[in-house]
Amino acid sequence: MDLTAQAIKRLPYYLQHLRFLREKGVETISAASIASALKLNEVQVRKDIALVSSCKGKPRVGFPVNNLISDIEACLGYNRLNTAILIGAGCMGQALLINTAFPKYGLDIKAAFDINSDIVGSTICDKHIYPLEYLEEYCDKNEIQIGIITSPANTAQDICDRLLACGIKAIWNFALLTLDVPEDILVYNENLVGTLGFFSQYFKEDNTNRENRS
Amino acid sequence: MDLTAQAIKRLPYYLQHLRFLREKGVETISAASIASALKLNEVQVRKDIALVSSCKGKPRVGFPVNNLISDIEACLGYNRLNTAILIGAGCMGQALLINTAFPKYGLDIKAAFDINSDIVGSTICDKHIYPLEYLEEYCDKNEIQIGIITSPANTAQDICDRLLACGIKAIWNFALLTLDVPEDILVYNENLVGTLGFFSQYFKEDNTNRENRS
DNA sequence: TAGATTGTTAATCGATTAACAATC
DNA sequence: TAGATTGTTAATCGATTAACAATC
Repeated sequence: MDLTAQAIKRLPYYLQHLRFLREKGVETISAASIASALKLNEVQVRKDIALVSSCKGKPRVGFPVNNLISDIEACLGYNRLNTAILIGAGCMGQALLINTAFPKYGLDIKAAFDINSDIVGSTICDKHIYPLEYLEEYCDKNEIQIGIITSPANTAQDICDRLLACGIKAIWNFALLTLDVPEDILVYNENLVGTLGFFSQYFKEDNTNRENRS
Repeated sequence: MDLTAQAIKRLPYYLQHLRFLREKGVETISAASIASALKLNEVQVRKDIALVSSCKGKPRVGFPVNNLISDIEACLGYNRLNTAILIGAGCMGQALLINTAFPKYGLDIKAAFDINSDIVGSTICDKHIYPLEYLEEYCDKNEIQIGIITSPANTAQDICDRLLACGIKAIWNFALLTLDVPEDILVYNENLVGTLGFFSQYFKEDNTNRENRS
C-alpha cells in the first residue's frame, strides 16, 4: 500500500463524483471517464483506484460504482469517527467548531479550550469551551485522538507539548510554525491563508502565466 | 521568476518566523538557521529567498531580516487587498465570513450570497448576505476580483459560470468538484476535509509508517 | 587570512504520464 | 472475434537535495 499524500487528497473528489454517478443510476464506470470529469490523467486514476479498491476493474466494463464508493469511504475513514479537541477558539477555531459537516468526514470535535474568559464557558454548536487549565483533566477523562491547534503561533509549541503529554498522537496544526514533535507523532500543517498568495500573484500587474492550481 | 505552488505555501511560514526574529531584535539571519527552525532543506530556503528577495545575502552574515519581511509581504500581497464575494453561506461559508484575519493576508470578503431565506438579509461579521438573484447586479456595481464558492458541489458549476459571466477572473473553490473554466481563469481548489483522510489512515489498526505531513 | 555562508550547477528522488501487453 | 479498457512497466518531468566554487 502506497497511498501518497497527493492521492489521499484526490480521493474526496473521486468520492463526490462517484456518488453523483450513483444518483444518476450509473452502475459501472471507466477510469477514463472519471479522469475526464476530474481533469486528471487516466493512468493516475487507475493507480489511485488500485490502491484503495477491493475489486479489480473489468476490461470493456470498468469498475462497479458502488464498490468504489464504499472502498473510498472505508479508506478515508468516513464510516468511523476520530475524536478531537480544539485549542484556541478564535476566529479560525470557531470556523472549525461551526462546521457541522466534519462528522460526515470522520472527525468528531468534542470540545474546545481557550484562555479568553469572554468565551470560556460558552458553547459553539454544542461544543463547550473550557479554560485551558482544564486540558489535562479533560484528556484524562476522555479518549481523544487528535489535537487541533488554532491558537496564535507563539503559544502553539507549548500547547502541542501539553497535548502530547496528554497522550494525543496526532496534531492538526493551523498555526504558522513548524512544531517540534517526536517522529511517531503525526502533524498535519494546514495553511489556509497560504492559498491567498496565489491570488495575489495572479492579480499582480502583468499576470501572464495564468493557470489552474490545486 | 519561478515561484512554484509549493514555494508560495512555504512563504507564510518564513514570514511568521522572521517576524518572530525581528521581535527578538535579530537583524540578520542565515538560510541555515531558517531551515533548521522550519525543518526545511537549507538550499531550498536559499532558493525560495532568491525568488522573492530584493537584496542578496552576504556570506558570513546572511540576510537582513527586515528586508526579507517586507519582500515576502509584498510578494504575498499582504500590503494590498483583493476583493471577493462568497457564494453559499452554509457552515463552510460562515467559517470564512467570521475569519477576521483575512484582510491581514490580502483578502477582503465584501459580501455573501445564498438561496436560504432564513439567512438572506442577515449579516455575519459585518458581511451582508444577499439573495443569489442579486449576484449579477451586485457585481455590476462593485469591483470584485475573486469568487469564493462554498456551495454544495451540485450547484458549484452553475455558480462558477455566473461568476465568470460577471467578469470575475479567480475562483477559490471549496466544493469537491473540478470546475470547468477557460484557461485564463485561476481556480484554486481547497480541500479541507481531504486532510482528515490522513488522520483516518494514521489511526487505522496497524499504523506502522507514522510521519509528519504537510 | 580563514571560514562561514552564499548562489549555482549537477544529482537524486518521487510523482506523473506514456507505452503496451493482457483480457473480458 | 474485435476492441475497449484494464494493469504494469518504462520514460518523463519537476521538485528537492547534494556538491562545490565564489565571496565577504
